[in-house]
Amino acid sequence: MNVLKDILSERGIRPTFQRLTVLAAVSENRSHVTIRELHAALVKKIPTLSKTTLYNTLELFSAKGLVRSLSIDPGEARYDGVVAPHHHFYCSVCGRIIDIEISCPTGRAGEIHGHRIDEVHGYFKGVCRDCLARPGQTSVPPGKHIPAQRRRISHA
Amino acid sequence: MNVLKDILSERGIRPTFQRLTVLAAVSENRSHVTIRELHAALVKKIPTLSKTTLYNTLELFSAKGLVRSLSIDPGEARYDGVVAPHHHFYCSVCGRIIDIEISCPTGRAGEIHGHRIDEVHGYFKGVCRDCLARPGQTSVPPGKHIPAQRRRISHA
DNA sequence: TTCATGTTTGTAATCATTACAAAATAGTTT
DNA sequence: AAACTATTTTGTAATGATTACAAACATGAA
Repeated sequence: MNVLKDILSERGIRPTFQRLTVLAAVSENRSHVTIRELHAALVKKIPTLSKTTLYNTLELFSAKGLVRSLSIDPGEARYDGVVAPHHHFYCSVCGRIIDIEISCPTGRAGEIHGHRIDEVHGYFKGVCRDCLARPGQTSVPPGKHIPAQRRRISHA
Repeated sequence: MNVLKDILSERGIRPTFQRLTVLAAVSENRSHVTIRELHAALVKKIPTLSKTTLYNTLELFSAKGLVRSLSIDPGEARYDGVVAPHHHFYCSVCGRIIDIEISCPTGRAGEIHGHRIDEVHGYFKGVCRDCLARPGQTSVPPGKHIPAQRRRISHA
């Protein structure tokens, strides 16, 4: 894709193979990936890919406005290739993150009470429609978030 | 304060000295404290206080709706004793967190697109009024957040 | 080619958070 | 009060995301 290459060049980012691969993965994928997931997926294409490169690349992309870094999942950052303003819903049962299209007039002003606004983050947490409908999950207590990293088996 | 004791008892939380102290610190303090800060402040009153107790206590309080856990500062959770709905502004220069009073009609509905909403988090990031006015800080680039934990000297 | 600069990689630290079990505390019953 | 039980607190040891750092690598200019 020369389109991706142009996107990087326009922002003064040298379009290396790694960066193009990361940009392709983040923007084609609609799933708010973590570094961990991204690394697991991309080592297939770039066997030597290091996590440090992913951290560096995504921080660079974030600074240049190509991706958005989400801190909705406590303990692990997630990256969104869609930079157009929208909010997110985090399901505390299945851990899924769902895009919420909302017109939030506040952030668009660019400033509030004299403070310059660079980023607007709107996070909703709760139980998603599917998990509510699933039998046996009817009484999930609020505030019980189970991030992916804590959902594993203990190695005691 | 018997008021604090009643608050805990009403929610079925046994009002121990540790819990009362934590609740007092979080609710009287308007500063969105971290576990680290809280521990540093409270060991003066309870020399044996452990961080595990703070984690347990604040998770319990959060589950019972006595405090709100904020993930606006990447890398470190912050706790807000004010549970009434409001948003937050994070200054990427000084690291300060400022309350933003905003009427956000979306979250109050309790559900959106069939998803049950338990928590609403509105975070703005940028440069606060004071840091904008401070001379020598006029050209802070967007997206350069410096969390407290990374602001220390390296021990290499 | 040589040089300088930017990029990638691997390894080692840092540090918030969690897991876990022992010690301490409080409430209850005898 | 002692004995017992359930809850709470504490200290220590994992876990795991993120950062620091320097060596290896690639790239483009002179």
